[in-house]
Amino acid sequence: MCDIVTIYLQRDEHLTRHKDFESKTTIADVARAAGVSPMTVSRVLNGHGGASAETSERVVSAASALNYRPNPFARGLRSDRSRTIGFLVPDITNPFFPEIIRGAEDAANAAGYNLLLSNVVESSKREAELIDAFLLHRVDGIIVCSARLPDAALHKALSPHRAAVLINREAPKDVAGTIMTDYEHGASRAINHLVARGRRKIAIIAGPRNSYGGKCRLIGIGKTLAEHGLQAPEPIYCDPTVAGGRIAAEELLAAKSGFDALVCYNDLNAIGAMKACRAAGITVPQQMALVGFDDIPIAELMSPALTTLRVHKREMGEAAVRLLLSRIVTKNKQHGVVIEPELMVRETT
Amino acid sequence: MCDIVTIYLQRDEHLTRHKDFESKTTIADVARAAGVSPMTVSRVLNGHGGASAETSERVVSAASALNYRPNPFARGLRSDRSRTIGFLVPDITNPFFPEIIRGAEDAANAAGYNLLLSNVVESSKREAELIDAFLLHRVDGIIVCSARLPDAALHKALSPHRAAVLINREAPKDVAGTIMTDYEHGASRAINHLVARGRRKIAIIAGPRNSYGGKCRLIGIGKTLAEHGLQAPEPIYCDPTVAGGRIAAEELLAAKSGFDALVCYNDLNAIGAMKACRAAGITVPQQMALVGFDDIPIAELMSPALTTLRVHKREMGEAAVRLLLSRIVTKNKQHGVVIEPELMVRETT
DNA sequence: ATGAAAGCGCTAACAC
DNA sequence: GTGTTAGCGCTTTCAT
Repeated sequence: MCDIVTIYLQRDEHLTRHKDFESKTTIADVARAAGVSPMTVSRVLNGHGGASAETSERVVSAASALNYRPNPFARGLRSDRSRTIGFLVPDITNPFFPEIIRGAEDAANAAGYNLLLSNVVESSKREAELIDAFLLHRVDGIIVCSARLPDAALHKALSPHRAAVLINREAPKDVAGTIMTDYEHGASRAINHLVARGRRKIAIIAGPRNSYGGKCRLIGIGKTLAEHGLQAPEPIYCDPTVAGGRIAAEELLAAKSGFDALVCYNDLNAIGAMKACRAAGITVPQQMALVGFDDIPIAELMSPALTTLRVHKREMGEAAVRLLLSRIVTKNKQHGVVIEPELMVRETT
Repeated sequence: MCDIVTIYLQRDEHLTRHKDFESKTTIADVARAAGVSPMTVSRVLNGHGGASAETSERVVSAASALNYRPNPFARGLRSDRSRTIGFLVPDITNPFFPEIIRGAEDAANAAGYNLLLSNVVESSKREAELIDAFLLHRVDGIIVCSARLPDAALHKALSPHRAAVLINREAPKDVAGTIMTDYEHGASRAINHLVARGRRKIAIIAGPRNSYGGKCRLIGIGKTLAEHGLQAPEPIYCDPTVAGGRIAAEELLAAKSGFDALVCYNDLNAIGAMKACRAAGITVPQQMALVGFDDIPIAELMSPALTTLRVHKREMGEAAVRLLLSRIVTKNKQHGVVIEPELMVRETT
């Protein structure tokens, strides 16, 4: 008895487990069931028109009855299109990026595309390698977020792809579309805000030296400081992390140049700076005002809550995908979009 | 003159941009260049042996000279293997998950596999849909992180896949491999720690009702409280977010049952609870001790820094991929791994 | 409006 | 050790 039961269960499990793989229904099966040719099935299911309403009806119901799923390999082999977008971010554990990814994911799924995600993590050399690796997966296009590669190398890496969009990095129209945060303007607002709050000696933690967005921030800071008749300080560069910000702030503090405000490359840096201030017994915001960039979720949760320039992350992800898809279709005609960051005044200023 | 220059530039740009796509080098090209048959090229490049050292040499150098990249569609069409793993997480913007993903990504890349990522976001119904959607991409196996689906539905959704691994959710060996955090033991440690610190009235924020890990925590809490002769309080359920934790804590506080410690489902909940305490004028840790779970990066950055049970996220991601790959090869023989969380005592207790 | 034939690039199975 | 044949499932092209 017991044996029989066991055997029965195993059988059943086998049939269930491999159902969709064993009996892979192909387009031919659907065609047979609908009494038409495979070609007609293909046309109907791809919405390529040229089929009577009645035939379409039969095909569609046959396909769903058989639980037909077109084989993406066969489709890709013929059409050389994967319906996949390569998405490159520096580091998924930096909370700035998941929001962008979510936006991109939504837009991609809505258009029937998938995202293939990669993390750069280490060097800018790795960036080129990964852009290249997407080629191997025959992605239809790529989106690169916060590229750190020098222009020439970046353009070269991008060139074999059918379409490309950069987030927070500019490029010629024929190389890539661009979704830019207006960092220059944002930085300008940060400075205006600090000056309005009575701060006059403003120091800068500038993030990575090779960040394009970092350069934009610096330009905005310099211009606006000049407008107020204030002198731009020497920026200090560091990793875009909490640890990087802390080290940079400690260095700045040790130099005893006596500043009363600190503009940071991003929120992670600002949080590191906040730690450094606390360790040095400097009160925020009384003795030191702090402004970050990005508005990652932690910014609001810190105490004191961090004043920062909110970058519209989800919107950028969505815009990037939409732009890429349009560039895939229209041969890279569309160029780009600039999105304004929004000053979130909180407790550190 | 100007026209000629323009034309030249356009030409050049065209050639560069589409180089790898226009002149797709196939296995036949490599074969011709190496003076062998396509089959030999295939064998050499896939390391299937049976080729003289000298021939292999010629093939390899021809392939790299021509910058040959095997077409994954053709390969997949023949072999019905995609070298892709489906990875499902509830929400990539929850900082608990990116670390796991990073671990999984590393292990997958090391084995020549790619990760196809999906977010559940909404409902547990969507969870089933997405597990199903992976089928369409012909993933070789799937990893599901923190599944919320009821057992029967989960097993059904998993069954058509060739291999599956669950993270923080148990399942029969033949349904899926499992990588578990020992939440029960971890919760036990949290209670012991609080009791050792002199806390006697411990409240619980229990996270989502349908979380498997949540149930484990509750069991550990109940047992350990009983060991100390203390009574287990009624848990309060909520979303696993900052907002959810805050609302739950406010409710608890409003009930005025007079507790002096709060064990939270995760760090996000604990941070919400911390906000609620601050708003109510309750000092942490003096009047209220707080323990979270996960040890997400913010936990350490909060002030007071959060005492929490560190879950070894990256290791779990790596282990999940390794287990999945072994199950793909060995027909689901391997079962699972349990990983102990680590109590990080910080400032909230 | 529908179908037939051909072939995308690769590899499993079978020669030699 | 190496080559030949065939065909994976789909869609493009051309015919009806």
